[in-house]
Amino acid sequence: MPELPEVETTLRGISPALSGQRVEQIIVRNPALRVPVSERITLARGRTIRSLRRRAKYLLIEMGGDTGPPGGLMIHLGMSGSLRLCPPELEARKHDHVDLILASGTCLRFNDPRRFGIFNWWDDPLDEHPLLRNLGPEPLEAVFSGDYLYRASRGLRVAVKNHIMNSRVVVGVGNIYASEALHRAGIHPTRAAGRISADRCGRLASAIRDVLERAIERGGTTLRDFTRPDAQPGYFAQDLLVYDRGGQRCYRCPGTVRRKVIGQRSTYYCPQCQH
DNA sequence: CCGGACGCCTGTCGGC
DNA sequence: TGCCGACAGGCGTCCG
Repeated sequence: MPELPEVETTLRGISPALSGQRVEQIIVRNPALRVPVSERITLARGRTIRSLRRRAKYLLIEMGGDTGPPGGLMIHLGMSGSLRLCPPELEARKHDHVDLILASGTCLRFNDPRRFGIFNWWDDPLDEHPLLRNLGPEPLEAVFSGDYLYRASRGLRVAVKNHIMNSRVVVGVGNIYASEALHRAGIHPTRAAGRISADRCGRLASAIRDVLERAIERGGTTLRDFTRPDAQPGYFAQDLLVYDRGGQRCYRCPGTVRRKVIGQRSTYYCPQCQH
């Protein structure tokens, strides 16, 4: 499910309820996630949440106080994960794998049908964490520019769609927003990354930034089961120009949107206005 | 190093 | 109605 805008929406949704709160209890109903839930997450118990932030598609909840080692909780929503805030006594539904119960009486509940997600403890230093240390720049920060994208793609024959979905190049761009950004930039998804001009790299970097920012404003994209922590959907599905629109008319030209599998993932584009 | 394929897991949908 | 394959918003690993 979730790409950068959905994770950012989740972060903003849970932060007010979690920030500064003491962790009362952690309930693990099923530890069999992609990375098994470690016993070490109990290190969070009794401690205070110092900060919440996002790196790529990871949510990082840092613990404070002097009562334990530096570190915190790492949450990744995988393909089908979501977080919601609820009363702890609310009966757990299918695939509600972990509860984080706070002193305030609020419960953060992690649901993930496919179990590709992560809910674990991380130790400082965070930038040495195996899942984080090789990540590229954040697309909404200034280091990510057309200039950067140009330099990061010279000599590569990989399809540009796969290139911008590569987290070593830039983080947070998943299957939906890759198609959307390429459409907005007028670039064909199978074009070799190394054969895109500096000018068009600039347009692509802008398109990636714009589509992600716009999606965050809309609370993300709900296609199937993504919900915000307050159980509301995200409304960016209304703004999608090509994703899941195979066979339908292009909004920008008289062409027809096509679906094509690239890198084992469905890709949508207009052959008439993307080159 | 690069590029591509595979597997992890459950649920849903369309065709027969 | 049941069965079966295709497909789904991610990503680490393995292979040539």
